[in-house]
Amino acid sequence: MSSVLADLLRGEDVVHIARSLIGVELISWAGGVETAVRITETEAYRAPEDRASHAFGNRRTGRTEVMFGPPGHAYVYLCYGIHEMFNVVTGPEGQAHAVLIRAGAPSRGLETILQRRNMERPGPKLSSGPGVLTRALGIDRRHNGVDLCRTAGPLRLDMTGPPIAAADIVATPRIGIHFAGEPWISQPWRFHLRDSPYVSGPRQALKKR
DNA sequence: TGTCGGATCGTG
DNA sequence: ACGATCCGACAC
Repeated sequence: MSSVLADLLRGEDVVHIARSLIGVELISWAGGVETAVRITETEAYRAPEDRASHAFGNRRTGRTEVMFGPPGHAYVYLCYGIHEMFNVVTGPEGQAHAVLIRAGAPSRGLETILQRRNMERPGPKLSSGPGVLTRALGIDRRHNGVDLCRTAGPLRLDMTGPPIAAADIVATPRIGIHFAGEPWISQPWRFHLRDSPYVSGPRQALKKR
């Protein structure tokens, strides 16, 4: 069974895939409720040479195992003891490449998303980031390894929506990887939708007017 | 068995 | 700027 999505995740370079996943819908049935976001922010992690990747040097452990498996599956891990982080494993199989999904704009199940984010208060405080995203969609380590191309699965990627213009995607260095050193700190492997309020961290052009 | 530090987040 | 909070990785 072939699809545009599966072909993309299998055949393209992980940095290209990270850019291409902007605008793709991530749909979750975690907890029996449908929630979804349109992805607004991603980061590419390119093992084995990328020091910021958990699979740096092709280190193969229990945690990183799914990254060495077939593309199109979820890599979910716990960060700082608190936050679940959701990644899309990309191909080719055996190359432990992955794309971290950092943020998205709610597209389905908004009420549930707001509840899960504890945003029922009327105040502003529109927080975002990879940990908040997984909490909003009910994603945790139980989803590690699930096939994201299966239409019946608990997590699913859907790229049938309207495409994003290349000019609306901004590339910047990745966030929170100071430990990796150069040149990895400076690689422009983070991508986000220009001007979207659903983006964490610094924008490239901090409005100069 | 023990230590160490992290692909974060929200408050101060 | 900082503390919460816990697991994976590695040293011993």
